[in-house]
Amino acid sequence: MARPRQFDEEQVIRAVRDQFWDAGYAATSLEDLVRVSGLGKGSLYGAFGDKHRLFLKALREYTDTSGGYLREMLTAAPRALDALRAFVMAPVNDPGGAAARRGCLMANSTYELATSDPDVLAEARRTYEATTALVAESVGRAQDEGDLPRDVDPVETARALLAAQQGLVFMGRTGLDIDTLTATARTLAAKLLPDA
Amino acid sequence: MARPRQFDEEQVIRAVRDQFWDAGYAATSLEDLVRVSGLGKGSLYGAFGDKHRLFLKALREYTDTSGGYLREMLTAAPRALDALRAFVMAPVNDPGGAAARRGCLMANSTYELATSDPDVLAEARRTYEATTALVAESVGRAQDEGDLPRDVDPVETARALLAAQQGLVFMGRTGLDIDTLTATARTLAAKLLPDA
DNA sequence: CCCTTGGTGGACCGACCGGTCAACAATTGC
DNA sequence: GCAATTGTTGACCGGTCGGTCCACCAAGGG
Repeated sequence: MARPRQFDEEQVIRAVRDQFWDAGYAATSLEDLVRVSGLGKGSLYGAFGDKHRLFLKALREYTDTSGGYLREMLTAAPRALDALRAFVMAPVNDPGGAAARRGCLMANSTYELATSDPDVLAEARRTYEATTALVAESVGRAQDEGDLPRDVDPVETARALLAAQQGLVFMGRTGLDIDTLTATARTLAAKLLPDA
Repeated sequence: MARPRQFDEEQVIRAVRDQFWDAGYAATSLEDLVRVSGLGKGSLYGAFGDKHRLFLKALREYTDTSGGYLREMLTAAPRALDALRAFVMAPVNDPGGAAARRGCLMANSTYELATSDPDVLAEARRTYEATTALVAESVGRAQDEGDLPRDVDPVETARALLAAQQGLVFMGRTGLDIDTLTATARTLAAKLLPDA
């Protein structure tokens, strides 16, 4: 039929996602995208549409991947309480703290664009609600397993845990050293997930 | 001697700060700044330097003002525990939720620029540490007043409270409705500031 | 009164932005 | 091997960006 594509779509999206992750949306130029993708401008446009659409695709790839990891982590753990602890500790999981400084692409994008870009806002809400639902399910499971008191609302607890996690992400972005950040994460996990 | 200035410096800084607050740094053009300040480009440059320096001035104005409010709030309250609750609830203080959607200029700036702008990163760290110290002082006072247990570290608790507050700011920026946000704030305050 | 000094404002600049397009390359069907 | 179709590439476009510059203006000092 016609000339076949000379690139792997997923590979390009991941490269583009990393670029947006490191530099943000506005600070990433088309030239940057051409460089990290290895494609020409025309190919980029032909395959993914304009910069905004390409960004949304990269963002969606990020949320899908992260959501997948989260679901896996929450369901794989033998005890739900351990998984919830790991959820709060996730921002400090990287020993060197590089991940903490990079932050979360969804959070970065929300702060940069949510007020002006309805698509990004919608994606933020979608991700936020999906995460809340996943975490709430694990809170319920931890209650069933006798690790969390019965008298707390799973969804409300999930929202508190998510807020705590995002607060840690923020503190990581201010460059707070990883040890202090880890200590704070432990404090939050201990207070929000009491042993009883 | 010479022609006197025809504008009030603080008033201009506040107008500029609001513009950066609403639109972010990159998304604010010099034309926007000229519009909101009422000055010409030349006057703006003569009085404040380039865009970056003007931004830092506006950011500093914001952190100074916010820091002043915080100090006042923390020291004015008869009981420190009440002040700490108010600190956590601050992001949901606005009934309509408009303030929650706008977020915190320092947090917005950190997310947009901390990785690429050392000056903004330094300001973020400075503000973060000052806030931690202020809150920790109140935690200590609450302990003295018998409202918080003696066995927790004030600084560690302050960091946890700050993370919780910034997590709420983030959730506000995703457009979460103000009632849900308020409920989450209450949950966090209750867990992190137990009555005993 | 006019000279000096600093403030003002907008025309103007080069650079870079996102996006387009036309010439060319690679593949399949016939 | 030729036509049809799609992918690829980089030169090119108009627009906007941050920043500069200069002609003009309002005061005070002599």
